[in-house]
This record gives sequence, structure tokens and C-alpha cells, in this order.
Amino acid sequence: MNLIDETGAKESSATRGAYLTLRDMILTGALPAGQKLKIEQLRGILNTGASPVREALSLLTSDMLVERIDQRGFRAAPASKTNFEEILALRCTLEDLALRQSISAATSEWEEHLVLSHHRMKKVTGQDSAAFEEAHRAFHMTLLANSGSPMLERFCAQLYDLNIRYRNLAANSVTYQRRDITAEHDDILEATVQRDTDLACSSLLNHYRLTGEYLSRSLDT
Amino acid sequence: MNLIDETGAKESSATRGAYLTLRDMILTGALPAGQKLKIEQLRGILNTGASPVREALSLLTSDMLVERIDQRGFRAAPASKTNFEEILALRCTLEDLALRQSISAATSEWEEHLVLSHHRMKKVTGQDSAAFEEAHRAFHMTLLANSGSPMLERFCAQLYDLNIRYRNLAANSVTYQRRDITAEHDDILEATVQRDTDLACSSLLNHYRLTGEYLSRSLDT
DNA sequence: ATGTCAATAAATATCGATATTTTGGAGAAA
DNA sequence: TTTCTCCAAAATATCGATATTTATTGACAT
Repeated sequence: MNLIDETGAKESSATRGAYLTLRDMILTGALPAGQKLKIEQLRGILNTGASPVREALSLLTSDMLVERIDQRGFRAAPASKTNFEEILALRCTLEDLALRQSISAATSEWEEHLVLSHHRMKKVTGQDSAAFEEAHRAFHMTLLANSGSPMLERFCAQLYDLNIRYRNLAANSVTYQRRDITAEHDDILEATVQRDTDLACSSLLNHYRLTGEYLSRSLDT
Repeated sequence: MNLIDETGAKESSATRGAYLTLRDMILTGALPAGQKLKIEQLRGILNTGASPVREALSLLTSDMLVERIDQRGFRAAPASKTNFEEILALRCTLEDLALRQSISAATSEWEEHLVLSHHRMKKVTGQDSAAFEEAHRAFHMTLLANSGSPMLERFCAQLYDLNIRYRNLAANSVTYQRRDITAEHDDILEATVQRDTDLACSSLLNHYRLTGEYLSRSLDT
């Protein structure tokens, strides 16, 4: 039987579908941090066999979203303030590095990608928050995409997602404060396009640290 | 049936056994870079079912030792000089950071672990090279183990292993040069125990870069 | 020669059933 | 009560068979 997803497109594979769904459920907090992930239970939710579920969970291990304990199954990665702060600190170090490398290798092609992804993000601001999230991620990843170091970019992407997860966990309990995020993004873009490396990096890190401050407070106890 | 491994101990699970064996085969080059990894073929080598093999391969994806292409199987991660140099550069950045953090949080307990792992490494120098490899890895990981950042340590461990892989790939075609590696390790330990952060880090990076130089040359085509 | 397309072969992905291991708890011993 | 042991129940891990997808081959038209 051909499985058809909600958009009518054929899913590439059951494993990939399970992977994407589970990933989303963990990032959004639908599967709470630390929760035991029982195969049978997930089989029900994803309606697929045990093999794709296990394989998807194994894959999610790479992203540090799932922990696997030999012989006793899987669980959603635990969350803690300490862990959040570790992610924030690492992220600042690695993204600083990646952005510096990106700028120092800047080309007009990359610059244009950047302007485009920024434009797309602005365009969906305020609307559908899922669309904004996606565009926001794309903008930030494009900033780093010229670093010439795919592994560094991979690490940054991982850390970005882990951070988003904390934002979602916190957002459920506290109103999301309204800082002028748009202006912050504009500054980052502007400094980058001007190839002002130090300003671009400090704007980026400031952007992260401000959100970090806020999240950190809401994670207390 | 209970599977018994060569040491007589009961294997924890087929998946874990497959994971360890495959990991070793990729690190040592028994499975060449870029090679297609067919399930049936591996089933033969590991004599186990398809599920553990698939799961082990999915897990190896985390370590960036295996690539998974949806619907068309797995392959050993490709290797290239560019990739090697990327690993080396990242490793230098991340280990420098981790060592600095480790030293700044130094305790006598950590110091003693360090002395011990160094001692154990010296003790097996020259003998069984597998034992040396293991002790060498342990020493280097202990250097970073006090950083207070498990994720940073994980990244470093990953990069360490990827580097070892290149060393093995190169070692097959070229005689391994005899530099005074023992002295280099002694210097790193000494500077660390003295808590001379800058000297410890420069010794460590120098250690890596010297090996890197050498490997880089042997990867020239 | 060259490119296309269908038929076939090979390999991957998935399922359902079963074996193995862990967990939780009832009762026995201290 | 506390601790231990042993036995179901639950969950994980694994197998063997099958469905699905991708890769290959070769006939045929250009």
C-alpha cells in the first residue's frame, strides 16, 4: 500500500516519516524531555512497524534528541538549565567561528542568498509561526553556510535545534517577550553584508544571549 | 541461544556487537572510505540479522562514520584531504577550548586521573598497538574530561576518532614516522599539571599539527 | 553508435511473529 | 519494617519472510 501524507505527496519512506514526526514532537515538547519512548506506543502514533520506529530513534540519537540505552530502549533527551547553558555557550563559540569564516570567504553569491533568506523571513513574520520558525532557521543557517566547514555547520545546526527545543519548552509556561527581534536580525544582516566581521559576530552573539537570558530565567528550578 | 564473544563474555546485544565491529572496521580501514555497505554482505560478516545491522549503521551515522541515503542504503563515509584538514582545524579549535576549560576548573582529582592515564599509556608503549591506541585515546580524552561541557567533549571524541581513521588509512601506505611522541605527551601532561594553560594548549595543538602535517602529505595524490 | 524503455535482478525497507531481557511486585526470610 | 528471591508481565531486541524501490540489462527504434 502506498502511504499518502496529509499534503498528498508520497512519503519517501516510513523511517524518514517517523524521523521527521518524532523530531518535531521532541522539538515542540509534544514528547516531554526525559520521557520513555516505548516502541509500541510510538507505533500507534506513527502507525508504522517497529523497525522504522527503532531506526528513526537511532537516527535521532545523532541529533542528541534521543538517548539510547542498550537493552532498555530509548528516551527523549533530558533537559536542564545546565544543559541549556552549555548549549548556549557552545553555540556562541561555534557560530562566532563559523560566521567569521563565512564572512572572510564572502562572495556575492552568498551575500545574495543571505539577503533572500532574510527577506523571506521578514515576509512571514507574525503569520504562521511554523513558517516563521523555518525561515528563521534558514536565515541563521545561511549566515554560517559559507564557512567552508560542513562539519562545523552541522554542529551549529544541531545546537540551533536543541536551542529551539528549549525555547518551546519555556514558551509553554511563560509569555514570549517582545523584544525587537526584527531589528536584531536587520543589524546582523547589515553588518555581514558590510563585511564588518566583529560587528556581525557581536550582533549575532548578542541576539543569542538576550534570548538565552530570558530562557534561563524561565527555566529556574 | 547465548552468543559468546571471543573473550568469553556475553555480548550485551547483537546491535551493540555489530556497532562496535563495524566501527572498528571503518576506523581501521577494513571497510574502505566511500564503500557501499550492503546489508546482506554485513549480515554475513557479523552473522546476525538484518535489523541489528541496520540499527548499528544508523547509530554509526551519529559518529559521521557512515552516510545514510534514504531508500538506497548506507555507505562508509568518504575520505578526502579536504575533509581531513577540516577535521584537524576543528579539532584544534575545540580541543583548545576544552583543555582551557578543563584546566581552569582543575581539581586534584582530575589531575590524578590525568597522571594515571598518562602512566598507563606509557606502560603499553611499543607493545600491542591496539592497547596503545586505546590508552592514547583515554589520555587525550582525560585531558578534556574536566571541561564541564559534555557536548564539547563528545564533539572532540568524534573528531578524535575521525582523525584516527585518517591515520590508519595513511599508515597502510606509508611507514609511520618516528617522532618523539612520548616527549610530546610528557610536555602536555607537565604543562597541564602545572596549570600553564597557554603552554599546555600550544603543546597539544602542536602535537596534533605535527601529525597532521605528516598525514596531509601522505594524502597527496 | 546512441538513447529509451520495459523486463529482470538486486538491494533496501518493512512487517508480523518470536526470543530475550528488564521491570515490578508478592511473598519469604531477616 | 526492610531486604531478598523468584515469578509473571511488559518491553526490548531479533529473526525470517515479504513488499517496495532502485539498479541493470538488453532489445529496439532513432
